[in-house]
Amino acid sequence: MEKSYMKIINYVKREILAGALKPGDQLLPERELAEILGVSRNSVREGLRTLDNMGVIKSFHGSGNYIAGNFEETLTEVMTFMYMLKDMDYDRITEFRYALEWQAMNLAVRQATDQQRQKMQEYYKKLITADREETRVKYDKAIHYLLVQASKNDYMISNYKALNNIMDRYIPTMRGKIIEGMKSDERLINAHRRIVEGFVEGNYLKGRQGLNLHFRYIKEYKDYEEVHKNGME
Amino acid sequence: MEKSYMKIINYVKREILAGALKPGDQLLPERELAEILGVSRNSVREGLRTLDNMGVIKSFHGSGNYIAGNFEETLTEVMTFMYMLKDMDYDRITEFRYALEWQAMNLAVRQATDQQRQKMQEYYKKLITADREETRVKYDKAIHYLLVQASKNDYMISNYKALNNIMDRYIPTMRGKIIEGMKSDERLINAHRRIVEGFVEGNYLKGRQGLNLHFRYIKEYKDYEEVHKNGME
DNA sequence: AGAAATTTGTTCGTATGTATA
DNA sequence: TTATACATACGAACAAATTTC
Repeated sequence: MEKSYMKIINYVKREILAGALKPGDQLLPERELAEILGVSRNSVREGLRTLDNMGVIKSFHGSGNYIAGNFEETLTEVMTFMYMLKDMDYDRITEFRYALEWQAMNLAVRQATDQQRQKMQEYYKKLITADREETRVKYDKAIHYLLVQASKNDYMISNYKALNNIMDRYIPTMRGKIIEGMKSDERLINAHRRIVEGFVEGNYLKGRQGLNLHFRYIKEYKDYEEVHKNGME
Repeated sequence: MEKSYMKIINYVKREILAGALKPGDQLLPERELAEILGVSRNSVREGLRTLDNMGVIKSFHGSGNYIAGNFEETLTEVMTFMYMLKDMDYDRITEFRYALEWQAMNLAVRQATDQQRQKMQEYYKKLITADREETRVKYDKAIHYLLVQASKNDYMISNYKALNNIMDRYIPTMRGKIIEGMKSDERLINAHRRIVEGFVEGNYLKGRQGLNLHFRYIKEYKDYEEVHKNGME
């Protein structure tokens, strides 16, 4: 027997697939849903709460429930629990990020708008002229994020955001440390230059080479740091 | 003001981070949680239902709520709604899959066990000797999935599974069509051969080349099909 | 094997805060 | 401002499944 609170979830799924519900649409009131589906309001609410936390709907006190579609937070939540429960770590996140950025580069060189290419160059200038760690981290993030955004693939974009969110929440100093440790390192600047130039010029080979160098350097640096730290203990 | 059902979610998150809750552990009874957190049992249940649907816990009628950690279903659910609500399509899924397989190849060549390499060769033999569409689809899937599994990155594995699930549920004939349309095409066989050999030999360049060919061919084939279909209308 | 206790599943009734016309 | 519609939240009760003794 289908659990009661699943009825509301399947109902919404059916309505969306049938085209009867689109983003922005308001759902029927909880009481009506309860009547239609033959379950209690509490069961309806349990189902709606799940949909809310999945990002499918947004509930507004006193107003109603509306079809939303912001899944980034949901992915962040899910992956956060994966991070906490499944021995995920910085290396796994970085591997995943590299996969997404690599493919984003392939797609971006063909799809990026002039505005995006221009912005990419701005970010790069600000990165290399920055005189504070915060600023460097900010524009480093901006460059990588813009790259992924230009892929125009919402699956990939949402997942990338989720990975970034986890890093910011649980290992916030890692990025800064690495960037600081390499600020005088010409190699990382060089890697970023290739990423940006590849993106701007539509040269995916150059861009991918930049990414390759970038992720290799931060891995080398992190491994060195870990050995160094272990050696101190 | 924090919504009531969020209290239980944050409570579980805290307990997990503190190490007090691990996979398999049983949560306190709903009534006790309600008392501890100062909310009603209904609110506790709304929060638990969300955690359940996120894959964090599993509820068993008459027994209790237990920390679980199966996030693949959740990711499938979330991405299914993305598929339905955000104009996602086969091409986006394929782009994402390629990203994951590409990185999986990089990691697998170093990490794959002998058993996995052996299995990979078995699957390949069965793929090229298969005489039914079903069988070909089955071993095609097995090869690609084994590759991703060998990455040992649960983020990537769970996401890959989710993408596969969506394809199976909503565009189940697509894979079969492509494979059938190319069964006599030596190029696809050749691509798979390189993927398998690269994986088995630990040669990531060869493996990546195989993936490149593979994804290029299925895109070419699909684009041709679409033009063909449009021409018929 | 069976009965009692425990726990989740589900429902109803009620009160309250919020948004909208 | 008032009235109405709606979500939020609580408490009590019983059903159903499981565990325990």
